[in-house]
Amino acid sequence: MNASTEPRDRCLPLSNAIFHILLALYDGDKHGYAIMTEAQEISNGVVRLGPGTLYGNISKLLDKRFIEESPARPEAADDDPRRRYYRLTNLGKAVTEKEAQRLHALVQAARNKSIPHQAKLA
Amino acid sequence: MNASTEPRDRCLPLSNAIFHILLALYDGDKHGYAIMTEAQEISNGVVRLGPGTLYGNISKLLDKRFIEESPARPEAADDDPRRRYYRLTNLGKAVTEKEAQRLHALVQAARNKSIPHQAKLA
DNA sequence: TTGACATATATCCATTTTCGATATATCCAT
DNA sequence: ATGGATATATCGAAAATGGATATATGTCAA
Repeated sequence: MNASTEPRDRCLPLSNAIFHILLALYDGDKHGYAIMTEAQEISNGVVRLGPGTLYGNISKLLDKRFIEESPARPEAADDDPRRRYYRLTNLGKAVTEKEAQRLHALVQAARNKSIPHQAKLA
Repeated sequence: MNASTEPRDRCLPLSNAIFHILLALYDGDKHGYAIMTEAQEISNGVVRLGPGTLYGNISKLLDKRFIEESPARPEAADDDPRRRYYRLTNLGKAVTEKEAQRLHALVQAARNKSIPHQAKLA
């Protein structure tokens, strides 16, 4: 009885871009442009989602029911009618957690090989 | 003066497949097939490098001087003449460390959003 | 010793993913 | 009002992925 004999879970691993999108939505509804800027900030500028990657993946995530469009809007004063807000579905939340666990295990594996995981000073 | 105005470091982020290859080589020379099986084991079967991905990426990593073929062989009794062994260059080691740091920061960001990073029991 | 299966490398190709270019339009501050 | 940041969207070239296929050797058991 071996986990790898089961029909493979084709969801994982997630692409870098998709994990950043789901991660951005994990703590609250956001619109596309806000997702893009958060991915860039969290990664210190290393990950940049171009419009093709961003909106292409949003479409795909809607198809897979990992996210859905949210009708909720900020107060009128803060709103911008161009925006389209998205939120995680329960499925999307579960997949995000699975992927976070995979990455955590990967970082642990790196640590076990004595790969420095903290940036060097200066 | 902003880091994001510099010509972007096109090395990072690494693809999943490439990070697994470099990670496998971090603690010792290995041949292609051993890299493949280690990636599968470390990821609990989630990451599977098909031959196209494996040998295609090995070629690419050789071109970029992230890895090089190693002349060292195991004792004759344990050897298999079909094998080709690879090792990290100093450049490859540095890139692997950079990527490990990026992933560590990403896992930290997930933790800050209270995404559970340990698998649930049973 | 023969057959089966795992090991090992390699290439090809269809599919998927990525990303820059382009387009369009609105918001906001000067 | 005009300029730059915000915001969404599509297209297409280029890159990455993974399955199919090929070839051959190692290993073990019948």
